[in-house]
Amino acid sequence: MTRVRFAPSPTGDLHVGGLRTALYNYLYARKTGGVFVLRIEDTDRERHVSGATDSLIEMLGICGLTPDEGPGIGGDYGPYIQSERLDIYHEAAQQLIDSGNAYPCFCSQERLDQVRKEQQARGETAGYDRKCRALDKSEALKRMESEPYVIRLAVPLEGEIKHYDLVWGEVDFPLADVDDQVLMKSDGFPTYHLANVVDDASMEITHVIRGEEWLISVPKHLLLYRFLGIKPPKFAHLPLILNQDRQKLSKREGAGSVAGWLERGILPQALINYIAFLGWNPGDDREIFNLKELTDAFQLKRVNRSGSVFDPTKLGWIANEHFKRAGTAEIALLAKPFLKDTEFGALADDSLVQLIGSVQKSLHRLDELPEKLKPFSAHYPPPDEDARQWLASDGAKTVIPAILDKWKSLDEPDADALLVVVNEAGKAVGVKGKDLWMPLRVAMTGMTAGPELRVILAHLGYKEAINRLSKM
RNA sequence: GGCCCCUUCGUCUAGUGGUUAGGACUCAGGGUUUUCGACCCUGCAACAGGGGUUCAAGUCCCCUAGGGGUCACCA
Repeated sequence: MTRVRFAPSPTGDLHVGGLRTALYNYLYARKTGGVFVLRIEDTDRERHVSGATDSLIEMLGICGLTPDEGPGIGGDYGPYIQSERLDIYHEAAQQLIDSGNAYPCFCSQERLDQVRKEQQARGETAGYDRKCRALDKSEALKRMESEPYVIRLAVPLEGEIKHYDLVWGEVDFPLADVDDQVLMKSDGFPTYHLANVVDDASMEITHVIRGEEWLISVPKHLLLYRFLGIKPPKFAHLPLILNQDRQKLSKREGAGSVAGWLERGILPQALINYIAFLGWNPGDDREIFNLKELTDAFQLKRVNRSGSVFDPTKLGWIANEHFKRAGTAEIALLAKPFLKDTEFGALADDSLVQLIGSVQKSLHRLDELPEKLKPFSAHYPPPDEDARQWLASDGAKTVIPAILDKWKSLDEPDADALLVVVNEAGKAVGVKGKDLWMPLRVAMTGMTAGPELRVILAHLGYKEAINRLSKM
């Protein structure tokens, strides 16, 4: 049984990189018939943002990546929030001290800073100078009762750690380069490294799928597994998602915020689809996938090693493809919040569906709707430059009266009937194509672009159509 | 700077020794259309550079360059 986990820290909103990590974990779990666990890594009390956990869970849910186990969900391996598991980490830390693989360190922050500064001045790799590692053990144990301390990993001074990564292949790390990592902070909370290893072990995680920024800490983690006498899981590190400047995409950047995209009305399945392709591809030419299809196609071995730039334009294209495939009624439902403060907010459902149907195939985001629906406005807008030119043309001056004349002769016609006589009017005055239809479009909407006239006329109604044409 | 990693069109990528280096987005041109989308067609555009190995290299090796990650009592 494969068990994977997504282990974010609740320091803010879910970002795009995190969502992709969650997605690959989810896909791998579903693909292998395994379990997808959510674990909250809230060991940093300073950066903790209240409410972040709930919003993380909500975002995952919206995107369809609902965990099988996790906080508020349940499971046999809980609790799934690290701050509720402190005892377990202390026990592990004690075990490491007992076996001589970890030691207390009493160095002050000031001394650490000083050491680091000197090392950097000398051009050396910055790292702890292991002063407290030389302390007599019984003396150190005694000092722990009265002094503040951290617990550090006693990294072997030589040798190397061999690592086979599911994505990166063979990567080996000389132990001489590995720092005596802090495992327990002076506030009694574990650092990521300890908590992560202990939890992955106790939650029986079989595959750790996480961002490339963790690759460099693999030797520390592997050492921890060894010292704790636990068989390590398999690791797969994912290439970074980059911004346009090719730097690690951060959540502070607009494009990096999952909530930001959702708020702008990108369909969650579209975001998921796009993000799946950042660092992975199915090996054929298909590009539009839903979650189920991604699950079927996903393979860890097709994940890349190089970082990929997040391209909002391509996301837009994928989003549009999803809108074209979605049901109009479904889109109309999702559109309501985006139309709430517009004149379209009060529209009856079937009318709204009709309107949205006319712009659906050009939609990228729901927040484009107020603009795209403008041609349907009950208020005739001031015509723009192009529109005025059409109205002022000689063609318009003959075409519009001719159409008006025909329209007036009709008795409560529907949109199709109105359209039929437009053609007749055109024939009568010898005008067709764009010269015939554009003056009419401008007269109806004040704009030179928009959805098809049939829907616009249907929405306006006979009276208003006549009214607008008369004013030209 | 040390260590680790990466490098095919502007972007996402296919490619596992023999290809006219393929696809997608973007962009440009054309077609279609009752305008704009959408749709269809065409086009522009890449193996970072240099050495090897080989009959043959985008594919293997080395070097250089560029880029990134990491060097916290943050994750």
